[in-house]
Amino acid sequence: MDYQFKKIEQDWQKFWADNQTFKADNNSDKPKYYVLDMFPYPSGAGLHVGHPLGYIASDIFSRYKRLKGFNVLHPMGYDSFGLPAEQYAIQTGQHPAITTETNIATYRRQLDQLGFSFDWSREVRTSSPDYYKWTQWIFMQLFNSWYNKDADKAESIAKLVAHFDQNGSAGVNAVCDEEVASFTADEWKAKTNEEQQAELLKYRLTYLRESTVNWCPALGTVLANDEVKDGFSERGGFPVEQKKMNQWSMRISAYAERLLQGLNNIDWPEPLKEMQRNWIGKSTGASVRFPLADASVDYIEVFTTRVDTIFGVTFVVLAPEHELVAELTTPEQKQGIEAYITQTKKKSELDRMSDTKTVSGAFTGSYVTNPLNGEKIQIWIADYVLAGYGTGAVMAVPSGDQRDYLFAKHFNLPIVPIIDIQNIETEADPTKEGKYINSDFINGLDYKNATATVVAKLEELGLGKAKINYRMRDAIFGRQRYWGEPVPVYFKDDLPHLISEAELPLLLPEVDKYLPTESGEPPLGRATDWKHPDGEYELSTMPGWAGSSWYWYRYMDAHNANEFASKDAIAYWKDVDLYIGGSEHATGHLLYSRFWNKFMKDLDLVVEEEPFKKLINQGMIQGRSNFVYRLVDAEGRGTNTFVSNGLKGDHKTSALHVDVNIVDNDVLNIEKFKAWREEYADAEFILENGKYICGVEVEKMSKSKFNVVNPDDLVERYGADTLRMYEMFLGPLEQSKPWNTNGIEGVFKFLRKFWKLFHNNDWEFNVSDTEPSKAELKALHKIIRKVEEDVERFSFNTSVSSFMIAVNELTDLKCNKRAILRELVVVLSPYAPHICEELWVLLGNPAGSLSHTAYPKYNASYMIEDDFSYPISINGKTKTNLNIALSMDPAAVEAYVREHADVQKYLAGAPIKKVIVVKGRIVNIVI
RNA sequence: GCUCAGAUGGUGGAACUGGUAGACACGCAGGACUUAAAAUCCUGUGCCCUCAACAGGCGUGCGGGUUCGAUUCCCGCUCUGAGUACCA
Repeated sequence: MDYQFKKIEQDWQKFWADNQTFKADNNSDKPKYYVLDMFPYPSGAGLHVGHPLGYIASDIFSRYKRLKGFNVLHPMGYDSFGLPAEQYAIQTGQHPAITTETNIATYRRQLDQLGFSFDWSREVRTSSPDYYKWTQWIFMQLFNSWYNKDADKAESIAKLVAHFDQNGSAGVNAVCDEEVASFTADEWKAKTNEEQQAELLKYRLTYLRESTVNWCPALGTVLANDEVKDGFSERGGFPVEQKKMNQWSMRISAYAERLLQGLNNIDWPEPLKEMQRNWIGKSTGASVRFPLADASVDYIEVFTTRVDTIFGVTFVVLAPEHELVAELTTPEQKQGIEAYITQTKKKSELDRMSDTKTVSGAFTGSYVTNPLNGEKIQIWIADYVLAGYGTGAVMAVPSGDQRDYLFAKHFNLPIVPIIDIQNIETEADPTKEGKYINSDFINGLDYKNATATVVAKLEELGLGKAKINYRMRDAIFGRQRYWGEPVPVYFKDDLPHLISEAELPLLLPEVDKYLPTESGEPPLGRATDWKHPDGEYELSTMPGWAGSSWYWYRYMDAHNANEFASKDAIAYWKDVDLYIGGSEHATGHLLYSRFWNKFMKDLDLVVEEEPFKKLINQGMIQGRSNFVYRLVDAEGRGTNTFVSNGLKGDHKTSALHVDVNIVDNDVLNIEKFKAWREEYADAEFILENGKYICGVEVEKMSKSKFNVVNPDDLVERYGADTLRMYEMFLGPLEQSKPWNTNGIEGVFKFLRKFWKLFHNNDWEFNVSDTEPSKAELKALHKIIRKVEEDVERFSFNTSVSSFMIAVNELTDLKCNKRAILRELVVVLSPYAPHICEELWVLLGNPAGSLSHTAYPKYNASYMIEDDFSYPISINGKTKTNLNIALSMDPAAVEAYVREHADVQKYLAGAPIKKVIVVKGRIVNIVI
């Protein structure tokens, strides 16, 4: 029979499903291996050809690991809460659960037809109550925990209460809100329950905070920093403004140092680790207090990384939002300050970020004193100081900091050099070399000693100390949206209380509309009869990252009704050995997941500190758009004539996107084009060489650009095995590249040629049991080793080439030997599982046994050659090749080459200075 | 601006620790089979010079360097892509 991919693929997909071939067992003598894909959000558009790239890679890896004797866990599920379904619900009134269900069905069909070896019995959906019950449960654990810096881990809030009962707040070293109270044990016990709860909320790992949030009026929701791009929402591109709001937050900052250190112990791409490091933004420095004379507080606290430059401070700058601004403004300066604040508020959204060149600011009229030399220093406000970082105040050292320098020049403030080799003619010089001058007791010291001396002095005075600052802020954990997990909290007397575990899951209630209420409350405010017996439910829902921050544990034990996953299951699977997904989740999902994992480790709920041992980023598949060029007449109107790309220079034209599916190798199919749109039915064409050549551009893959390629079409035309191999053949997995269907024929031809090895000219199955030849064994063992090496280093594209070479070689050898072909089927099966299963059965093996058979053993002895065709080069330029026995030692090779007639010819009598012989590699003659 | 990644034929890409640059595939050109087309098969294909060559020259973004030998290592630059955005 000819290679009938359609029938073969359908049959085997059915077989795998019916027999649960890829069901993973939680008990096994085999070593475990956990391969995870980032689960998709099931969007209405379905999969395009870029989505499966990572899934194909992980599937090849999983199938390979099974052949290598591992018990492989390779699950799949859906991150099914999210905005698009809700947006659709707002427009159509259809419940997001229904949209989601439909979309999941499409995704499932598309995934199934690619022949993935997922264990579907473990499927999870973040929007299913069975699942989000446990998301809510983890939220409750966070609420019931605080971060003990002495133990450097999260601990139960009950333990903190016990400490307060015994010792009051003394001796508590916690990551908490800034304005926690100090109290004795007696004072604590004297507090009302409400007062105690209010105080404890300042310690909990999930807590309420009055915070400035990115509010997007058009979406009616709050966005995380990474969902805002240049003042507009990443999704939809709507304007975003700052708004004060009481929000649930996660104290991720407690884990900043551990999140940073943990990066050293995981095998992730360096650029991605770098992104997380930047995001965490650790900086080592000191906090310094600048005493104030007549104010309600004694000092202004600043953070600096260059405390050694403190004698160069000539002014102090506060962020316009700093809480002391109003108080420090003298009556004479009031007008100026207020005008400046109004001005910065107005431009805050876009301009404040893009406009970093213009210097602006205003003088408050007040002064602080330098803590070390008592000098009187002006206090200014300026928007180059950010309220959200450090203390919202900086000590300005114009000689060492370029921003301070520009500010000082602009407002005519003094600039004092503090290091002898500093050059501050035209700009600040932040050097750390040289000796200090104008710096009192550190004059003459070097950077290291100066810093230590200054910190010691400040500590002695009680006016400063060494400090480490992190840029990473606590994560806001609430959305004013419908389609997300309800927060398991109700409010009584304005205080949040957890619902009881028995009440989980707190189900998402039905609402009449998916919009905010008239009074501006979130959509959940519309739910009737949705009330806790003791108070009002929280109306926010959890953000998109909640459900995805722990899902890999649910796969370990997906149907457990009593726990998020059993202790046994977690003890067996431990962590994810290989995680494949896009780098766009670098600072979102991948950071939050590590945070939750560390928290769960602290509570002994899980066993590993880091969830994802090895991570691979698959590159983005971009779109490759095709264009036609419409002739434009003298009046600038478009005509119905189209010019081929090579000739468009001679005409006035306008470029139009054309559907890439009616273009083949950049040649427009004119008949299909005429049928594409009614208006083109009688279009005319100016051709080159009888063809219409389209223009090409790489853009994002999107419907509006007509460059979306649907995997369904390709599976229909070539089959899943071809598509799987072609996606790998396209190039290195980690590289981004435009999709181009040109070339898929080559892979298809390869599979037909592979099929042909097993068949005679009448397409009858025909293999022979004769002993394989040396050449055949060599071809086989070459590919056995090559695939091993390639898969282990995730170089799937090179394997595909090697398969082609192997099949080409065996075809040339007219090899149909069972001993060879049987092994070849096993080696190819991770890449092209359907065709291999079919041939495996034709070879007489039991159906379905291929997936768990053993990968063939590489035998190096088949690779040994007697001689080698040495490239002979002269001064590094290859001139010819000579066949020389590999048994010959370098000296003998040299002698042989020196005497050889061909070499003499190239030398043309020139004297040989030196001959380099690398055995089995090369001979280089230097003249 | 800063950080990171990358640049190889007409195209996607290969060359793993410095050792034959362009594997494999697409495309293109020519041929076989066919009434014809599709499919299939064969041959050629980095560029330049040349009637042609198993004759020569040039070739891995650009300019230098190290080396017997550099796509690979070092220094400087250009361009492209991604992330980040006054972080004190």
